[in-house]
Amino acid sequence: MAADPLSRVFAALADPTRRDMVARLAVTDSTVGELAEPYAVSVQAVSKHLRVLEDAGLVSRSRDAQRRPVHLEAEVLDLMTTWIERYRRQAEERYRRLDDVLASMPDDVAPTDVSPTHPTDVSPTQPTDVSPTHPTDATPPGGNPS
Amino acid sequence: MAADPLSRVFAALADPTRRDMVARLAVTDSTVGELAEPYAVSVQAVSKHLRVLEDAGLVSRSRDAQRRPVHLEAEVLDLMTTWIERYRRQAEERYRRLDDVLASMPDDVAPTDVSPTHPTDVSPTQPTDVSPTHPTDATPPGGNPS
DNA sequence: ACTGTTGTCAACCGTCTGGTTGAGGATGCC
DNA sequence: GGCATCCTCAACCAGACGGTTGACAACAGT
Repeated sequence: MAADPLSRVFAALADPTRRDMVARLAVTDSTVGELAEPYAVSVQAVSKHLRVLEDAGLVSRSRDAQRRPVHLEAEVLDLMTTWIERYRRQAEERYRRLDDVLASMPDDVAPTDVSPTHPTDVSPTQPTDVSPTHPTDATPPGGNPS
Repeated sequence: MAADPLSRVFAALADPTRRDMVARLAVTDSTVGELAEPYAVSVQAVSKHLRVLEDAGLVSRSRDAQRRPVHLEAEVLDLMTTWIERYRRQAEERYRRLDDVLASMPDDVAPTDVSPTHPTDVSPTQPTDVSPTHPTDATPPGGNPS
């Protein structure tokens, strides 16, 4: 199990069954048994998948007698969206600038990669989240998984 | 290696080193050696990571003599964003409706989960992407990885 | 109390993953 | 040509992962 929250969340959604369960939980809370029903795997396997989702903070489990209603903690998805959008925007701005440079110059000169002209405070030129001691990623806002 | 594109992309970003490389590539294209430099792992390990990113469609590698400039295919990130936003919005609408119901009723009646009152065409009540034969997820728009 | 339902834990298994070392090809410089 | 630089491939390894079966606890109905 990866230690940092972002890795946990991405890893949790790397499995199609888990992704499908998240999609269904977006529609309505469900018990473990209900979640397991459409899949050709055992309930134990589904319980295991839910453990992964819970440890990633993506779902929470409550009790209703012997049933375990599962609830999607949708705001945890923001963790990923924030990360993705941050770097996607950055890259696309750069590519747009490269397109502009290409459009404004003769055909026989090829420019090199257009880097930012001044370092920004989001520049990840130093590794930011591969520190082996403690990752600097934000904790999931959904609360403490287990 | 997972077969479907979404699983590949999520899995690719589940590793902090790979995530960091993507973040750095958002700023500027880099060679394998440049990407490897800040990490306490071998160049071979980094090359392997890049293979994963390439197979997920997130990066492309070109040739410049013996160097291998690596380019981020940022639009592939949209694959994940699209998926995430779809279900996050759905869930949050549901929770908002539940909050409204709670606000409009006496304190001694607890409602059950608020499901959509009519099925929508995005309802994932049937498994959509765990079909063992062929996943229905979209192919990465960044082109064919390898 | 007995039986059925629901779900988790433990152990096991085959496969995958993130790292390693060793080898070697492509390219550039002297 | 010899040497340096850059990078990939292959094989190996320990640990992780997605599945299984068996066992069992909590709960509900008769």
